[in-house]
Amino acid sequence: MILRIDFDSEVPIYVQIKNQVIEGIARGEIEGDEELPSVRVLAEDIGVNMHTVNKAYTMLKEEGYIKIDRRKGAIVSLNLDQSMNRFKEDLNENLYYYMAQCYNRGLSKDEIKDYIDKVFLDFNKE
Amino acid sequence: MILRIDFDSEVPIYVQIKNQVIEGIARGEIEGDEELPSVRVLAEDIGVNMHTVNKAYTMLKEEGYIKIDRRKGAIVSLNLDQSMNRFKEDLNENLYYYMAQCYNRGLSKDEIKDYIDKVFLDFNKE
Amino acid sequence: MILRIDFDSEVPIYVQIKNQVIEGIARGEIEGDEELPSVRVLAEDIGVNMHTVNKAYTMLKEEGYIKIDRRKGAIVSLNLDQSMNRFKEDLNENLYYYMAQCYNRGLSKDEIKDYIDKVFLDFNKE
Amino acid sequence: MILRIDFDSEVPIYVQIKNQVIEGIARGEIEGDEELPSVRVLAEDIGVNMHTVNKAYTMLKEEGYIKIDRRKGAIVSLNLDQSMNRFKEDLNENLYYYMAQCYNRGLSKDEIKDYIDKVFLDFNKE
DNA sequence: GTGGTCTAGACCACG
DNA sequence: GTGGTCTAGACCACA
Repeated sequence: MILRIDFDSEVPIYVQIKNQVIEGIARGEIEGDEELPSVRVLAEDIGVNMHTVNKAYTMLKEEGYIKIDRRKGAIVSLNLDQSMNRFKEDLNENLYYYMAQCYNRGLSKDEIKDYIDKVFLDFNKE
Repeated sequence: MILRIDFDSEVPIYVQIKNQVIEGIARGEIEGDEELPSVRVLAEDIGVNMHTVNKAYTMLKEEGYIKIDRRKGAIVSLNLDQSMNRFKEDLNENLYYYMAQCYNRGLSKDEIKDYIDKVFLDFNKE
Repeated sequence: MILRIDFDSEVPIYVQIKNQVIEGIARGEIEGDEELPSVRVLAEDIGVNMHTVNKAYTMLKEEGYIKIDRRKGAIVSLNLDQSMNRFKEDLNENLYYYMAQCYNRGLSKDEIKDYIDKVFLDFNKE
Repeated sequence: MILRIDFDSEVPIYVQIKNQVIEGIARGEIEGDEELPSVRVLAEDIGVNMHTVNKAYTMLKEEGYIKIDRRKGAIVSLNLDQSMNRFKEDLNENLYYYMAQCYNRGLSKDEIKDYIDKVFLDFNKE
């Protein structure tokens, strides 16, 4: 799996890393029990500091996507129930805001639903 | 229309103001050609710094939601075509990320679509 | 309130800071809605790096002891219900271990209970 | 006696081993003069490195729980007086911190004492 | 080898 | 003024 970091983005680098790992898991590019590269290796690969990668991994751990194993490093291991409530609150708030913008701009429900269908094909393909 | 600011939130106050105005427009609580309260009045109302409200208004103008008139203050005036491309990029990126999370957490397309239907009822009611 | 840091301790400095703030709150030395010193000021005071204090504050926030306000910095604000389960698990595990040691060393239940009574006097005194 | 190692825990493995042996002694599952499994065998059993078990045994020896005999291996042999002062300091410090948390969270002295009673039943049963 | 901690110093966003 | 992010480089504990 290849991470593409936009250094000019307003989105913090560690958030970009975290989000792309989550997207990679959804697409099946990263599987359960798979080991992520070590913080140092990944940092080297994408040309950022070790601490930046470390922060991304720490957040992935807190959100229940990975476990940190002293022997093997970071391992994908989904334990998402614990953070389900926080996620739903965040999702509702953000979806509401984006839907409001869509409505104001004349994008219809159906266009959005079509997009969602398209995205889910990306996730179900294997 | 009432703005509810969460001072404990990680979302910057000016973003909260901006977003709630956009949501208010979608719900029909704020209509076209309606004047928004002056920067000074709104700042006083919600207990924040004048500059903070000013920043929110400036962004609303940049996104094409309002016009700033030296005599009348801020007037709702939708001119959203100019920012359509930027919006779509942002929407696609964020929806993709949220859908990835939904997929990982076992939320189905249909649940999301139901939520979208529910939200749009909020917007079409007038 | 004065923090005493033991730089030779195996306990990380940020943990020492976090724990002493929690103890200060229990003793009533730090009250609700009270502002903690800024990360830079406290770091200067106790002679550590800003980031170390920042990490302590971030953990206090995550455990529900303080809120971070963009305007005022860190404010004591108890919201401990959310982390109650995690706390109880941790407490049970650790108490069990310490009680096992007490039993092995011949310390009686009553001695421990007396110590607990003594400690709680420290907390109820105001 | 069965050791349960949590490889996902933040508690180092050798500490988990050490603590569980101490708890096993308190519960009477391991008795005085009993031989512990050899470093090699135990390491094999729980699937960890030999050095890790060795470190746990060394600490148990330092705390006065076992003796290392070149012929027989590790033998339970309590000699806890030497480490009593260190233990009491550690106990006081940690109990104080945990009691502070209990007080902040509204857990009463009596609830804690009840828990202690319950735990001691585990130890006195033989 | 791994991650965890700490330092020193920089820049930026927010209010 | 505040905290948030990032870098560079160091040392340590763990396995």
